[in-house]
Amino acid sequence: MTRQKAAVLEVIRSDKRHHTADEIFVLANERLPGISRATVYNNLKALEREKLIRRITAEESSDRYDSSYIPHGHLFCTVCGEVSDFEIPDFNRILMDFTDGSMDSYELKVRYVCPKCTGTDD
Amino acid sequence: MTRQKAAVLEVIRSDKRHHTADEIFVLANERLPGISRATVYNNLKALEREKLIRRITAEESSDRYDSSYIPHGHLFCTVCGEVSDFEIPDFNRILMDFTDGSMDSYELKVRYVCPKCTGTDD
DNA sequence: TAATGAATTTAGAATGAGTCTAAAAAACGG
DNA sequence: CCGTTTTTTAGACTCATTCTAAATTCATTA
Repeated sequence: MTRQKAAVLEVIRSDKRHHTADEIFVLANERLPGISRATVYNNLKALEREKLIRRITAEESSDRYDSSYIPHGHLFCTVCGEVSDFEIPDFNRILMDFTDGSMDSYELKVRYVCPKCTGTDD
Repeated sequence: MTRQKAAVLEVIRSDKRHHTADEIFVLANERLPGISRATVYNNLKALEREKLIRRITAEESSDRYDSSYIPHGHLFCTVCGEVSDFEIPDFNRILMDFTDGSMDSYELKVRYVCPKCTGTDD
């Protein structure tokens, strides 16, 4: 693991938010000044291949990266844009049943309004 | 509804496949020779705003369009690339519960191997 | 039907995320 | 160390999509 790759991974792991490649580039530069944009992209691809991170394709924005490779749902607040994780019990099994066991992975994105933005936050 | 917009909508409705904007541009040109690429994009946006079609963001390819606005799951075959629809009973309600009723819409993409490609097709 | 104004279409330029290239630098194996 | 492989780098490039500004079409009312 090169210093550059480690920096990219640390950026993703040190923040529960789901950053875009460009945000990761900026943050990685704070840890490793001078790191190149291409290197960040290269390592994001490599880390995804190695199943250490997961790319999530957010509409109306560029791709984002999740520090967990294990599939789970993502909630996108349509007001503030925040992305958070959620889990549906048994969902994996349900999809496996639907696909006769041939599922590789899934991506579930839910557009909603987060508690902070609905005001039901207490 | 202009001729151009109608042509775009017809292209989407006349084929259960989920075409990309560019494919729709080519097919719309068969119906209305000379229609511009920008017009196709404009109308795809307009039709989506009007809830007549739904855009689905397929990773590793450009966006695709679905003739149904009602959210449902999409199966992406990792071998042949085919996209098909599927429905999980009560899924809408499950997500509504998870979001305290604030869900706007969802997108569920499942990567799998289709029956044709696994050979379990008969 | 002519005039007016609003909406749509059009070609091509512009944007921006992501990829590619080829050369330099770093890591590795003996 | 020495040669080989891998990684990094800057910047050029690609490609889907958006923007722009002029031309066309549409709708409404005089």
